[in-house]
Amino acid sequence: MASNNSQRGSRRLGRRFYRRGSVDLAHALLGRTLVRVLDDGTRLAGRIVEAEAYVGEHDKAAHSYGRRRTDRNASMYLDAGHAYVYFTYGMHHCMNIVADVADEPTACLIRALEPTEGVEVMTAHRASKIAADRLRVTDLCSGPAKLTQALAIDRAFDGVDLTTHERLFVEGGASARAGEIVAGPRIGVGYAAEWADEPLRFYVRDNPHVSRPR
DNA sequence: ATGACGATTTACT
DNA sequence: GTAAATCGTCATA
Repeated sequence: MASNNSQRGSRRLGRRFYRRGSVDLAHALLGRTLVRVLDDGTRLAGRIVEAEAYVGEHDKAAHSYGRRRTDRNASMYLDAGHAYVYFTYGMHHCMNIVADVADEPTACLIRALEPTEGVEVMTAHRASKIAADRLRVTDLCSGPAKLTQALAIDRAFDGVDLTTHERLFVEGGASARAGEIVAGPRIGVGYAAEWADEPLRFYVRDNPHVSRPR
């Protein structure tokens, strides 16, 4: 099935969009479209339906807790609108979008997308790990490491500027209505003591593509 | 040099 | 529900 071009009128989001705190940015990202252009020009894209905010040096769940700065997380200190892509569990990549201003290490983890373009290619990328006949559309991008696999995003994209990069960026379009955004505790940060319960995970209510529905 | 640990996903009981 | 997969990164020495 051919991908449609219904988003063709949308414009890439610029620096001004990203220049805000990570909580605000996480809200604002819901409903926007993450776009990955492959080397052959194929567009893979999905509507962001789930994101988490990591609020910086005081956040025990953040890689930048206590202003920790290493080769791995250096991208968190870049200006707003850059990508922070890291490798974890020996096999998975996760993508963040840096918020705020340079040297303020806050970011939003992109946790789920509703696929909109290039579903067949995403399926092929994902089917290398799962039997193709078991794959449903809701299995393609319903998790932070699933979506990077589906969109072929790895550490080669760590530190790229989403406001200028030709192969990875976010397009505008309608953001999610405030009334349909649900807040809850972040996933997989049980080690973060009191920060584990902060409602910094945001997702679109009843959307079947979020990592943990209902 | 070494050891412990993941901002996860998948398969299996 | 539990556990395995799998290895770069980081803290400690």
